[in-house]
This record gives sequence, C-alpha cells and structure tokens, in this order.
Amino acid sequence: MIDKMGNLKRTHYCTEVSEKDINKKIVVSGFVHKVRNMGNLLFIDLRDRTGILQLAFNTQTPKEVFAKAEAVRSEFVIMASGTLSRRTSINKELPTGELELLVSELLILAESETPPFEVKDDTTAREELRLKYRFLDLRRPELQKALLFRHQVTAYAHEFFNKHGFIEVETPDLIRSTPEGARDYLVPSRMFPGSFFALPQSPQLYKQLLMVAGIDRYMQIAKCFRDEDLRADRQPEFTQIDLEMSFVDEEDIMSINEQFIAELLKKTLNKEVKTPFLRLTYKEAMERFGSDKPDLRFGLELKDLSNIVKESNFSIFKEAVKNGGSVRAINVKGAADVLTRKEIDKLTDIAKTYKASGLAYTRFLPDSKTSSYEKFLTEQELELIKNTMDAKDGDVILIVADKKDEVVFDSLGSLRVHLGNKLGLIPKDQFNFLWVTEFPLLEFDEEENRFVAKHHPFTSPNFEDLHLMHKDPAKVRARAYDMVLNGCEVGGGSIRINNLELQQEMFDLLGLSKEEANEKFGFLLEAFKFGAPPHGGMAYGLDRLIMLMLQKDTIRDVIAFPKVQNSRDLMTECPSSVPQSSLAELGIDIKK
RNA sequence: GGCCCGGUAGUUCAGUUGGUUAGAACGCUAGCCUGUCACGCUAGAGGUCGUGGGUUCGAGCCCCAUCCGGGUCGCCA
Repeated sequence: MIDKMGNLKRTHYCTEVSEKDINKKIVVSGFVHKVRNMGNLLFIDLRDRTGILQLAFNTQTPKEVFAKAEAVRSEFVIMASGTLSRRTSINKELPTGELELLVSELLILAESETPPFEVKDDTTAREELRLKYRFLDLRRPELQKALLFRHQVTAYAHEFFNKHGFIEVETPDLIRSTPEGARDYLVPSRMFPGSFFALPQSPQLYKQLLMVAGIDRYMQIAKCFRDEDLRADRQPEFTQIDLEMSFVDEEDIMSINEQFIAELLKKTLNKEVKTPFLRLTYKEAMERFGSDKPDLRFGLELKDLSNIVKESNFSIFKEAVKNGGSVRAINVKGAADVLTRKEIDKLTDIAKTYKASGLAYTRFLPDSKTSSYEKFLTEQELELIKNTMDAKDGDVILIVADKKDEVVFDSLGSLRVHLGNKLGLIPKDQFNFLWVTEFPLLEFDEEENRFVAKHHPFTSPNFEDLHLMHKDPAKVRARAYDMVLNGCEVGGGSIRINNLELQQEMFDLLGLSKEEANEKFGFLLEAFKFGAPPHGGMAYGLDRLIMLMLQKDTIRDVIAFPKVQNSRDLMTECPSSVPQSSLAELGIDIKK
C-alpha cells in the first residue's frame, strides 16, 4: 500500500538533528538503508543525501504503525514523524549514533524491488552492474559525496573567476567540424542533407573570437566531446573549466591559475598549496622524468649514459647513440631483493609496450653482480656508469637504449611511475602541482609525413624561435604550458597567435594551403583582420582534477552518468538504432 | 586496430586430472526474538556455468568463433 505525503513536511535532513532537538517532534524522509527486526522491537536505518538516522519502533509504537514498519524493505521510500530521543545504546560509528527517532507516524511513499546489489559504500558489485543501475549506485554515500564535491568545485570556479572579472559566455555545441586534432562527433543536418555539424572538442576558436569581440576575460564550464577511445581517466564527453584572457602573457595566466588552485584546495580540502608552482621546461621534464607530465612526489630520476657508452663495444648502446638516440637509466635504490630476474622480465615487457627493444640491467649485490650487459663493457665504462648512477650494493640499474629519444623517455618514464607505485615510493596524501613550459610547437607525424601542432594550430611560437620556423621547425618552442598534478595533466593552455601573417605561416608549416586554411578557419583569419588583442588562456579537465582531488582511480567515479570503454551508456543503452524514417529525413543511407 | 585480464545462484566468489545431483558467503522469503546497528537463531527458495559451435562415452573445465566488461598501446590538435 502506497501512502500520500498528505500534510507531512520534512523538518530535518537525517543528520541535521542534534541534542537540541531531543523531545521535539520532527519529520524525516529518505530511503530505507537497513531494517533490523527483533520481534517486539524494530529499527530502520533511514538514509538521505546527508547520511543515516535510526528510526525506532517498540511496544509504545501504535500497532498499525509497527505493522507497517514490518512490511518495509530495503530502498523503500518512506517518511517518518515522531519524537527525537536519546538512544539507550549508542553507536559510535554514526554521526547521529546517540540519537534516534521514536516513530509515531510512518508513510510508505514508494516500494522497491530487491535491488540488484546492496546500496552501501563497501559494495562488492562489479562496475558493469552498478553502471546499468547507476541511479542506485548514485545513492551510495561515496558517490553522493563525489557529486557534492564536484558541485563545490564548479561553484567556487564561478565565484573565483567572477571575482576576477571573468564573464561566463556560453559557446555553441553545434559547430563547424575541424578535422585537425581529435575525431569529431558529427551531427547530421536535416536542412542540408549530406552536411554536418560537429560537437566541440573544446570551445577554442569561439573563446578566441570572444577576445576579438572585446570580452577581455572569459570563462565557461564547458562540455567537450572527442570521438576517441576511452581510458580510466578519459571519457568521450567531458567537462572543462575554460578560460581566456586578453592583454596577458604566460606569467599572468599561470599566476591567476595558481591562485585559483591554491584557494580551491584550501576551500574544498583544507590543503595548503605553495605558490608559485615549480616550473619545468618540457626538455627538463623529459630528461629528468621521461614524461611531459612528471610526478614529482618521488625520485627515480633518469640519467643520461650516452656519453659513457657511445664508443663501447656493446653495439646496442653504441648504435642507439650513433643514430641520434640515447642511452638512459634509472637507479632503483635498494630494490635488488625485490627485482628478481622474473620481475625484471615483467619490467621489460612494460618497456616493450613503449617500443623499447629491451631493458638492460645490473643488480648490485653485496658479493656479486648480475648484469645483462656487463660483459660487453670495459671496467672503466662500468665504473663510470656506477658513479653516474650513484649505485650502491642493493641497487638495481635499469637501462634503455634506442635510436629515438622518445622511446627511451616513454619507456623509462613509465617504468619510473610503475616502480614508484610498486615500491610504495609515492606519498598518497600529497598534492604536487607544477607547470611544464616551452613545449615544442610541432611534432612530426610519421603516418601523415608532415608536422602537426603539438598543442593546436593557434598556439603562438616563442618569438625567440621565429627564425627557426622554416629552417628547423622541430626546434621551435611554443608559448604553451600544462598544469600537472601528481603525474597527470589537469590543465593546459597557451598564448595564441593574434596576427594574420603568423597564423598563415603556421598553417603553411602544417602543410595547409591558403585555400584549405581559408576553407577550414576562414572565420578566424577574417577576425584577425579586424584587430585581435594579444590573448591566451587555458582549460582544466574538470573531471580529472576532481578525480585527483578525491584520490579516485577512475574518472567514472566523479561523473554522474559515465560511459564505458566502447563509449556506450549501459543504463540507457545508447547509442541505439533509430527508425529508418529518421535517417531518410537526414538523407542518410546506411549500407550494411 | 594490437596486447593482457575477467564473465559460474540476485551479488561476490570457490569449483581438484574432463567424471554421479555445481558449492560457500552475503542478499532474498518464511518463522522465532525487547536495544539492534555486519543483530541472532531455524527453515526454505534460488543456476541457460555470457552466447554459438566443436572434440569426447562424458565439458563449468579442452578447442574455435563471438558478445559483454576492465586495463593498456596506438589514438586523444
């Protein structure tokens, strides 16, 4: 039997009650977390978004109310009215553990089938099931907390940037497709069969046009879409805190964002973050940590051994250096007992996923040494390596050699992080922010056999490097910067090109003819003809930032309705097919 | 697109060398129970072993294909 609310109104959330309310008549409502029936005594743990309050029914409870309580099951929606009382036996685990509601009136507002999994934080149900019933999963306090936290972050972002003169402007979600960069989600046009809108990968060009429009300081909590494969920290649909400013340089943007982050962490987590953040150039980050988003919470830095081994008799080392690559190593301190031969084989497999051809190693043991390359090197070379790596008994040196620096960095960089985790070198409660600056403007795309923009084609080159633009494009540095937190990129941005000639030169470098550039980005080039202020900005990956702040392993835990690895939504079961008539209207003919 | 891991009651898992009727815990249902809060006790229901094919006297287990989920490389301007 389902009751109506009638005139009963909630007076308190479950955990809002306090000593002061004892003996008062109160009304609470929510979901049945747990029923404990003891015959003539019955308890219901009532859950709402604030937490749990115990409802008590005993021999003083009206008979018909007690009978109704006996019919209640998990996840029923109920409303209870009664007198708040002190418990006879207290539960120290609960914030409301000294209080309970002696119920005099009980309404069952909705019944519930037995849920497919128990709604509790220590649920063991697999994620697939929880995603199918996401509305139940979201009842769990842990996820409620994540959504609340996310709200607090966006609320503070609005507050902070509003305080600093930023205006939130909504940019369109149906936009022109720009095939540079990530794959677009396409939306067919009904009015123009065969033509398409795209969903934005980011509001990049619109925010630049807002600068041309004189908005001066823009912000937006913006939904972005990229039709690429998912990862634990990547969804096809995600949210950015997007910013753009006029009449600024890198320092202006970095410093206001340091201030934002420091205040945000203080406000939401009560954590102190020192500003200014450490700044590393891209080059230094790669050489020391093998990554453009280094985790600085632990050591295990890379060392360059190229000069020591470039003339050696070990052809793998020698050839790597000779062909323009390098030989680099990390010293895993005191790990000789942990890194057995078998473990090193596993590490080799990891290195190989990053295209390393192998992993050379030496285990320094008190009375012996085991090494995969020692026999090829001279005593002197070995001694130099030992000194450079500061190797002591009990240490393990891991070496990667390759004719491409990129391979050496990628494989050692990932080994470094893997070992940092495996050996427990990473202090988990730390928030380590830094900037990585001076990214290369371009990178060579082997598949397309041309240079592509590392950041995006609107990023300004470093003016000092302008003379290299055509001579040696790979050496040109960009006025781009990433904000890195604990080994993850949480935001990135750049000073943009605001000048027609330079923008055209950039397109030229990317192999875009004048005609192509005009066709794709004509509106931007047109805008640059009418006075574009110097401008730049950045964007935070909001989901990722929140994931890291809450120390979650996956971004799915901080998104209300996430998608799974193949971009499907298990709850609504989309994408789904549509009627043939809908396709016909859009001029789409799917051939199977 | 590649590689790795997983799919067995509602849930989480176990399941020996391929061998009789596939088990446990939690949950669920019913009964008993006055201070529980992982309530307790008793009894019970509950299975297309992801799906399809194959090998075999016999398949949860072996083989092939396929679907679903996770991690990762490529990809992510």
